Amino acid sequence: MPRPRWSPTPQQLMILQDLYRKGLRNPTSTQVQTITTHLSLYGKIQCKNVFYWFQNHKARDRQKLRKEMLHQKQKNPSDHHDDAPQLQFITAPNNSIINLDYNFPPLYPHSPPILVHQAERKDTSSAQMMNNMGNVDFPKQCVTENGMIRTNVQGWVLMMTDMGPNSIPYCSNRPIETLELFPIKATGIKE
Amino acid sequence: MPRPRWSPTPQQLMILQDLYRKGLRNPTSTQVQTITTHLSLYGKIQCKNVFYWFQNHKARDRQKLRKEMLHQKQKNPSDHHDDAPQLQFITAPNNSIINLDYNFPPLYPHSPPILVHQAERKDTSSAQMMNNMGNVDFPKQCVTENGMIRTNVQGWVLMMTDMGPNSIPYCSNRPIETLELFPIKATGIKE
DNA sequence: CAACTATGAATGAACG
DNA sequence: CGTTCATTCATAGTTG
Repeated sequence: MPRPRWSPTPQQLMILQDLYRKGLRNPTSTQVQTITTHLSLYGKIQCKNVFYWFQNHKARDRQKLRKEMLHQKQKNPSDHHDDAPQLQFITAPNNSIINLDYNFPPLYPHSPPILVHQAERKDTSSAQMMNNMGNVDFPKQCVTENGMIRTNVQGWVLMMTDMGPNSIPYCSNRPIETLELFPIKATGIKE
Repeated sequence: MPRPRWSPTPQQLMILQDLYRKGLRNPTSTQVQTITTHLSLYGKIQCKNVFYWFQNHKARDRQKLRKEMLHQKQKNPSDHHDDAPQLQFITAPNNSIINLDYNFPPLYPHSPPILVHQAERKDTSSAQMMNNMGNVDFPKQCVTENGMIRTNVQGWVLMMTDMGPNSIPYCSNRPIETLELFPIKATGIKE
C-alpha cells in the first residue's frame, strides 16, 4: 500500500476550505459523514480524514492567530474588545440555511443534495465510535471506553429537506454551524 | 512568486546545532522567539524557521537512528528497553543554567544577554507560528521596569541577569529543556 | 541539464 | 485542544 496517508484532491481541499471559511469548525459526526460522502465523489476519503482536517486546520489557525497576537502591540485597555480579526462568517439563525455552491466541472454528474441543519442538542460533535463504520472510520480518540461518544459541543442533526437556499444569511463573528453542506446543484446563491 | 526559503548562515547553524546538542528538542514558543531574536543578529530569520529547524532536525535524527537499528541485528531480548542510543544530553535541574558560549567573531558588536529560565509551569511548547509572522520583536508591554522581559505565557520569564555560567550542569538521557540559550556577553541591559 | 542529496516547509495522523 | 510525530512535498545546492 503505497498510500498510507490521505492527501486531499484539489476539489476536496477546496470544499473543505470553503466549509471552514463558512464557519464550520467542529463538524459533528453526522456532518463528518455527510462531508465524507460528498467528498468521496472526488477521491478516496475516509471520515477520519475529514475529522483530522478540521482539527488540524482549526488548531493551526489558532496557532497562527495566537502568535500574531503575541507579537501584537497591546492597545488601549479600554479598547480591549477582541483584537481578534473580525472574520466575517456567513452564518444563519437556527433554522436557516447556508448554501455552498461549488461550481466544479461536472466530472461527477450528481452531487447529493444533503442538508445539514442544527438542532438543539441532538447530534454529537465531531467525535465518534471508531469501531468499523464501514469504510468511513473515525479516529480512535473519539471513542470512550463505554462506547459513548466523547463530545463537548452541542448537537447537530442531519435532515433531508427541500427548503432550498431561501433563507437569509447574515454575518456575525460568532458563526453557528448550521449550513447546508452541499448545494442542490445548479442553484447558486453565490456569496 | 517564488518566495525564497530561509537558509541558515553558518553561525546560525552552529548555534542551532549547539542548542540541539545540548539537549534542546522541543523549544517552547518563548524559547523559539528568544533564539530567533538572537539568531537575527547573524542574518534574516523568522520564528518559524527555528521551529521547523528543530522539528526537522529531531525527526531526521530519529529517522536515521531508526534505520540504523533496523539494519543492525537485535541484541538481547532482555535488553529490550533501550536499544536507543544513550545520548548524553547536557541538562540541568529546574533552577540551574546551561551556558552556551559562542565565540563568534564580533561581526555584531553586542548580542543581547538573554536568559531563559524555566519555571514550574510549563510554557506553551513550540508548535506554533506558522504563516507570515515576520519580525521577532517582543511586545513592548512585556518589559517590566526592573529590566525583566515577561512573556504572556505563564511559567516563563525572559529576564536579564548576570548569574553567569555558575550552575552545575549534569547529564541524563532525559534532558529537560532548561538552559541558558545565550551567554551573557557584555553588558547592554537595555534592548 | 539530469540525477541526486540535503533540508526547509507543510500537513496528515495521533498523542497526553 | 495544544502538542508532537511521521511522512511528504518543494527546492537550493551539489555532482557528473
